[in-house]
Amino acid sequence: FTSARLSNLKRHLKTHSDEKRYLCHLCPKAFRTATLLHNHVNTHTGTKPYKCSDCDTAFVTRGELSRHRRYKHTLEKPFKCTICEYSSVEASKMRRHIRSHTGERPYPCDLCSYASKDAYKLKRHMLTHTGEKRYECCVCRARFTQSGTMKIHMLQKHGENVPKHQCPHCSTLISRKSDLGVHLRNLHSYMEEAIKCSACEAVFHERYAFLQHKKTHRGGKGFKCAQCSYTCNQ
DNA sequence: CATCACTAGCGCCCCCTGCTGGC
DNA sequence: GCCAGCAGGGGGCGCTAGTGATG
Repeated sequence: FTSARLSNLKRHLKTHSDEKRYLCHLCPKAFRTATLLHNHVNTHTGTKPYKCSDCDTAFVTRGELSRHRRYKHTLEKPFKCTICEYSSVEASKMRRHIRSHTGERPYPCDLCSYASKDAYKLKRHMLTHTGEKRYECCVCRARFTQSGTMKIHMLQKHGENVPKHQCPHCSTLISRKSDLGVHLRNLHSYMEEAIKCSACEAVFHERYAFLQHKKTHRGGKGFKCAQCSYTCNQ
């Protein structure tokens, strides 16, 4: 370390010792400087001196306010990705983003072969080993591993007038968008290898068309119940 | 020397998205 | 098809530590 000022060098030297003479009176923590202690005590008391002028949020430190303003108001993103258009407010976000390009996974799970690109994802992954379900539905008390999964549950099970997804190729209505994706892949995607009808010469490159065609061979009779007159087509 | 302004860095949790496989 | 589990990419904040500059 070098500094143009002797005073700053002296201050820097203190970082090599463990001396922390500023003690918090509300918890066991100790700090090197009065300012750090002051900020820390404010986290206990909820004192937030730095108010945002554009919304009603407030922060303990000026730095937090400054970051907040970048996220919410100035939209200034100083860190630019050299590979794509992504930019971020924080350097740590850029490092995380870069891993999506490099594929680097610095956070290995010590219980399985999984490795994560970011620390929190590893933490989330570890819940799959502990079996912990920390999210509870406030209506039916069902528990979930992730908050997002619970949100979907709340919407689908307890929501009102939940919109369904209409398949663009048939009349099927599907609750979840991702299930529509599965439906499209399974039933409406083009198959290189055609399916041949076992009852006639027809061939199909789409499973849905094939299944519809198969019904025509049932002569409208469909499936008959052996016990009564009930019939159906599926 | 204390203090301000600022940056850096860790962490936490959330969001949305989309796939998987059991039912 | 419904459903919960679960991973990827990302936004926003909580908090602490260190440094340049100033009074």
